[in-house]
Amino acid sequence: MGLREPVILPHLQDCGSCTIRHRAVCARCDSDELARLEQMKYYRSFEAGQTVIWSGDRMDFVASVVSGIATLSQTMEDGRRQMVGLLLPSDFVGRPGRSTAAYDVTATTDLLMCCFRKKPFEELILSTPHISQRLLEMTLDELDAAREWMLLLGRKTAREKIASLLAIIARRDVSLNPRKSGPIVFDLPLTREEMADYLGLTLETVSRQVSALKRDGVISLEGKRHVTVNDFDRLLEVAGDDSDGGYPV
Amino acid sequence: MGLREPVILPHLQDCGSCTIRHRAVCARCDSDELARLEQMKYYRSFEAGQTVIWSGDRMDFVASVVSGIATLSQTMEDGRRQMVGLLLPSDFVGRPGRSTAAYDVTATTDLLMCCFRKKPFEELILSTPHISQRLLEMTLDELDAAREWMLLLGRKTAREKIASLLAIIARRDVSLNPRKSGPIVFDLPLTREEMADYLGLTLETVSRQVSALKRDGVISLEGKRHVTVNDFDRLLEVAGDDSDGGYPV
DNA sequence: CGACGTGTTGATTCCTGTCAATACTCGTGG
DNA sequence: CCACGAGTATTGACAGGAATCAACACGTCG
Repeated sequence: MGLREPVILPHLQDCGSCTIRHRAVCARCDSDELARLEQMKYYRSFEAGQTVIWSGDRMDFVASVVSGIATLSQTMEDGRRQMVGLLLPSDFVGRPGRSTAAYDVTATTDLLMCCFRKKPFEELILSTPHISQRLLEMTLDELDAAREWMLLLGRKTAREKIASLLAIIARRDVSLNPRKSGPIVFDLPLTREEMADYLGLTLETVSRQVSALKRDGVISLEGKRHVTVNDFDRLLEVAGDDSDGGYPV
Repeated sequence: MGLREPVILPHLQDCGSCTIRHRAVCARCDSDELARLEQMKYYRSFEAGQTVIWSGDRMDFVASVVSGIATLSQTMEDGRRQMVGLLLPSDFVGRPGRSTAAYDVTATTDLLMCCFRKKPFEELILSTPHISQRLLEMTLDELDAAREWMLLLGRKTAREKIASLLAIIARRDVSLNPRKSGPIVFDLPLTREEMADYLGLTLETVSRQVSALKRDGVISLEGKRHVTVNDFDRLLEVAGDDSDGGYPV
């Protein structure tokens, strides 16, 4: 695990051709606003496993995830860790008006982030409602997700937790690669330990419950990470969720 | 528990003399903006125990809590319930751009809310950065609180959960009635069951752990609700929090 | 090959949930 | 005035689910 320095890249691409252009914090910006964002942006890339920033560290940028997956987590003094957010492409990191990181941010996969220097970004959003409105919308979505996760952490059994996580990943996968139908297949982006940190479990319990879901035919496994969901409704049922596939927008 | 209709009140007071004027969503508004808010506002009051709105119901207003305490909670089909937010005076309820309630909202104490008709409010925030900026700030605070709660729900023991809740209530109490020093004294605004719903526990476990904290001298009790915290640092230690009273702003 | 990271499985412990009995407080009504 | 019931809270006995401790399997990389 050679902890190389993160790579800082100059202008990789212009905003117009950016893959997250229509979903990120800049989604509503017009070309003039984009031009101003271009002036304060730079790219950083991290390898899987690298720490982007530690909780409490000075943080003089905010950023969007361009590609890859990162996690937000909190750690108690004795080492207990709880993941409090999963950052997917287009998700936003950092808080305007705050100078230090509130959470540990870790690259789970190789990660590319589009960073904005904080000071100019803060000034820009004061004069650019398109950005603050989009940021508000994204923050409200995150708050909803956090609250749904609170229900999972506080009230669901280990089996339900695992099923819920698989359902969330499966859903995201379907929305990215619209499926012709048939079983949903994907690779788990998280290790058993990361799943445990996310779900408020131990890695042993995660492993056991994944095996149990496989044994019960809810999922199939090839290798440790490649998952096939044969019956999505069955999975939702096991997750304890409303089975009416609909979820709030 | 006579479930009377909530009382809808005409203009109770003008914004200028409102007790939450400087902390609520309207905190940054100038007199012109306040005047526009006045036109779309009305007050509603609820008795302790009343439901403000059920998850899924149509919700054609957003609101600020003026006085009293309300809770946000989610319920699974089999009845398991998790509280996902506590609404104190100046806190905001509802989401611009969403037509139905995402959570059950319940008045824990007698409650007074300052409601804004949603449609005009949505239009107003598009043209009033002062409001959307303040709303963003408040939403980010809520997100931080939700994430702190995720750590509690996922990783803390029952004893730590109780101590954490008491610490939060004690802190709020101190900030409202700055203490001359000496022990912190307050009344619990929640029943044991509500505490359990908040903490992801059963009411029996809550009762047992409260008794244990009392037995161990961390707190004293008079009656069921009146709590004395003799040593706040000790309480924080039991809560598993950093003992350096500082918490992020 | 051997070390290391990752994952699985088993044995056991123990914390919390579940079920149940009992107090206490507060209205209501005979 | 007291009986009664409802709501709230405490406590005990017991069961069960997840954590803990431990051994082992698998794949990769030097």
